[in-house]
Parts: sequence; structure tokens; C-alpha cells
Amino acid sequence: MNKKSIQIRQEPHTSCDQCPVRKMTLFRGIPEQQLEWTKHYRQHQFVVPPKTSLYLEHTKPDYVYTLFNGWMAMYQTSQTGKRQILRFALPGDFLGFQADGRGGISHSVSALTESIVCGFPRDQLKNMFDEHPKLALRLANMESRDMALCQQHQTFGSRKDAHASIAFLLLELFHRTRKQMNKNYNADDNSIIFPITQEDVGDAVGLTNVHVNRVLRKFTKDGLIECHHRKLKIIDEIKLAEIGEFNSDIIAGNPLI
Amino acid sequence: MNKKSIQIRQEPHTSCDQCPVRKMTLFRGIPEQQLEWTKHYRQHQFVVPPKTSLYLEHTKPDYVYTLFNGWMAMYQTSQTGKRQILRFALPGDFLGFQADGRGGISHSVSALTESIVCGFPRDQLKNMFDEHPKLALRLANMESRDMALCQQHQTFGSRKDAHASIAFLLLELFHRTRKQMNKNYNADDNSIIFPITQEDVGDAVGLTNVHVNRVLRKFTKDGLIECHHRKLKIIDEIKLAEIGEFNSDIIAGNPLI
DNA sequence: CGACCTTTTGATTGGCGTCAAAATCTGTGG
DNA sequence: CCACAGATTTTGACGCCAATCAAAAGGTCG
Repeated sequence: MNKKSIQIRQEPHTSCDQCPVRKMTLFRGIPEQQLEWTKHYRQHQFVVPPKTSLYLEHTKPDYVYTLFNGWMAMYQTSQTGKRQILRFALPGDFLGFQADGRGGISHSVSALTESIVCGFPRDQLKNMFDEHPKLALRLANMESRDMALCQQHQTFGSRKDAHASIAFLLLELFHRTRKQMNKNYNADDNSIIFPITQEDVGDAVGLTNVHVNRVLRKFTKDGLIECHHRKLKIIDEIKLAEIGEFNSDIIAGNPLI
Repeated sequence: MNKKSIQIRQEPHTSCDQCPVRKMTLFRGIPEQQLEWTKHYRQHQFVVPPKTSLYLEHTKPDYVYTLFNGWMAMYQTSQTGKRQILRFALPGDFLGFQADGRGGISHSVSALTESIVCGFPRDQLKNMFDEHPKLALRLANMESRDMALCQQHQTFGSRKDAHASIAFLLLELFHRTRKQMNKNYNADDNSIIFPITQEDVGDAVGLTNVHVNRVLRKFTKDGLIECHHRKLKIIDEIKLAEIGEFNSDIIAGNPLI
């Protein structure tokens, strides 16, 4: 499973804009001076090679993380060995916080592409909440919003139509990527870098890679998308949204992206 | 949709054990004296007739609730009109808290049987967190645990086998009910009161009522369960757990039941 | 260049949806 | 207490979507 191991990044960014704490959604919008005390909490950045796990379900990770770069997958493994991807983590996402349930955290996270994460020590997180209780309410809200998205996936994932599921997922990932406003979105041809395999897509929507392929081929033939060489180009977004019952408000309303 | 309306209960319990606040998971284990201040927050109990909504998605409910009695369903409605039940709410469950996302709360709740809920004013909840910040972290943990269960549903719901999905759901509801230790569980014949329809089951696992029926009939024929007249009797739990890949730790680890 | 991963395509099978109708249960009013 | 209407359960026939098995073609990396 874990062919490679996580490494401490050789050249961590230390400038103010690149400060890990500033990028964490938890602290967004909080005045700089009130975050002074977080400085000594800043930790390493880690490089996570593809197919490497950041943490595994049923463990208790030592850190919580913010994803800086790359695509990761939050997933659970069923007893039959099937991998259900719960959510694709994109740059900016917050990973690894979860209540200390007896069985540890309930999902695993591993890298789909080479990724860079920033770690924040979990035990210091607890001290932090004691000292700054308002952050806890913010965290409750974040958890709550995340759950809303999870419920959305449950609802939209239960549609029995492969075309709808896949159209929805493509648009979700397209909008989340575009919102980042970085090099992963190319405005010239309305495309994004799409580094995951058709099997990853299948594990997210509950279909086999074979059937995912058939649907993607049909979307291509019908002139809705182009999908080659780790690039996804959205040609007819309106029709795709119709097929997938997709409403971009879902993305806009989610501050965790 | 809403044939009847919610009514204020005529004879609210006011004894200490029945105090609404004491029953809320949020306050569990907190010394009585520290809850003195909550007394003036106690509000009405409401009677919710079957098929009546407690609140609807995209609204912002005025109260948060604790379910005292009855079965309710948390659900979302897709654009095609299909109802996806996210979770059955059983006595003791906490309902209605969610971050103030722009679109309001993301799910609806309505009664499957006549239910009694205790309301706690939402706006006072905010004051409460300001005054007693430790409650916020507890809430974050509750939300987080709830999300873990939601993810479980997503994973186990994606199994492509109707038998597994239904076996899992039956055992989940059986264990959650039994854990309440009230009259809804009958230890003599290992049965629970099971007041929901086969269509409700179908909306929860993403199957039609027709197919749910076929599976239940097969389980009965194979001597795994008996299911008549709003009663569910578990005969061969081991085999059922095998079929449903069910692990009761999931229930035990969830303090929201 | 060769091993491995990913994509693509075809043939076959089975599970579950859909439609339809009968049987049973539940609740309401006379 | 009975009668009746509506809801729920049960059963059968049929069709389609997606899984499965298999194999070839293209891509990628050492």
C-alpha cells in the first residue's frame, strides 16, 4: 500500500503570506495580531508522494493538516476491500480533525498526486481551544458545513443514474478547482488539470472504472467535455449541469474549498 | 405535505429528570449546578403529528430540538423529487443545529410517527456559547461524530447489494433502539417496535419499496428476522451482521443515540 | 525498449426498477 | 361494532442499466 513515505519538505515557505496558519480556514478572517500566539505552533511542511497515506482510519493522527498542493482522497475501506472515496481534498482543504472517538478517525487520506501539506500538532490544538474558546465555535461551524456537503454527496450519490453521478462530480471538481484561481485552471479553453484516474472517479461515485469510461466516452461523443492526458475541458456546461442536477451554489456556499 | 401542524404539548414535564436541558447530549455529564443558568432557557415541548415537518431545508429553524419520543427522518429532496433519508432520528437525538450557511439548513426533518420534541431557542444558543465557551468544543465534537456516521452511511450505502444495505440498516436501528433501554425494546423475544414503512426503508437505502419487500420476505423465509405489525424481531443476528457487514462498534462509539 | 498502469471496446449476465394488480392492514365515521 | 376508503404489503412479468469477464491498445516511467 504505502510504497513511499512522507518526507519533510526541504525548503519550507516562511514568508508571511505562506505561513501555514494563515491558510487554515480555521483562522480565516481573524486579525493578524490575534494570531501572534500561533506562530510557535507552525510546523513543518510535508511532501506526500502519490499513493502514500497521510493517515489511516482507526488511527489518531498526530497532526491536523492543511493541503497546500496536490489532490488527495478521503476514503473508507469496506470489509470487502472496496474503497469508497468520501471526498477529494483540493488545495486549501483542512484535514485530520475529528472527535476522539474510541476507534480513532473514521477515514483515511492518501495522495492521488504528489502533495504538500502543512502540519499543525493535534495536542497543541487542544491547548489552543482552551486559550481561545471562540475558535471552537468556528470549528463546530466548519464541521457542520462539512457535514452538509457529506449529506449532499449522500443524496446526490444515491441517484441511480451513472450519467448524473459522473456529470455532478465533474462539475463539482471543475468549480472547486476554478475557484482556487491558480494555474490548475486555464481560462483560455475552460479546462482544468485533472490528475485522477477513471478508477478514482469510480470509487467516488460507486461505479466500476469500465462503466466510468463508457460514460466519459459518451459525454465526449456528445460534445459535452474533452478529457485527455490529465486535462478536463468543459464544453457544454449547461447541458452537463442539467444531466447532473448540478447547482454551483453548493460550491459557492462552502467555505472549505 | 404538512397536513397537520405542530402543537404545544398540554402537559409538559417539569420534574428534574424530565428537564429538557438534562436530556440534551450537549449537556450530558455536566454538573447540575453549572446548568443552573439554563433553566430560563427551557422551552415548550411540542407534539409533532405523523407526516408533519419539524423544519424544512433551506430555512433557518428558530429552535434546536431534542427528540423525546417517536421516530423522525432527516432527509433531503433531490430535484427529481426523490426523498433521500439521511438518518432516522430516535429519542435522545439532537436536531436542528447547523452552521448558518447562506442557504439555511441543508436537510428537512419530519415525523414518521407522532413525536414529542423539546425546543431550545436558537438565538439563545449563541448567547450560551459566548458565556460558556467550553460547550462549543463539545458541540464541535458532536458534529464531528455525526459526520463520521454520515460518512459510514455514504460508504455502506454505496454497496451495490440490496441485501447488505437492508441488513445493515435493520441492525443499526435495532441496536440504537435497544440502547435506549425503554419499552421500545422487548428482551423476551429480541424485538423492537419498528414503526416505519418499507418505503421509508427504501428511501434510506436508495431502493424501491417493492425491492425492499422482496428482500425482507427473503430474510424472513431464511429465518433471519420476523417483521410484522410494526414489530421487528431479530432471530439470527450473526448471519444478518455477516450479510450487512455490520459492526456494532459503530453504534457503541456514537454518543448521540 | 520493456514492464506496468490506464484507457478503451465487446459480449454476457444479473440485479433492481417499473408497471400492474391483488391482498392485507389501519383508521375514520356512522 | 361494522363498513368503507386509503395506505401499506405482497407477488408476478418484463426490461434495462451496470457489473463482470476478457482482451487489446495506448501511455508512462525506469
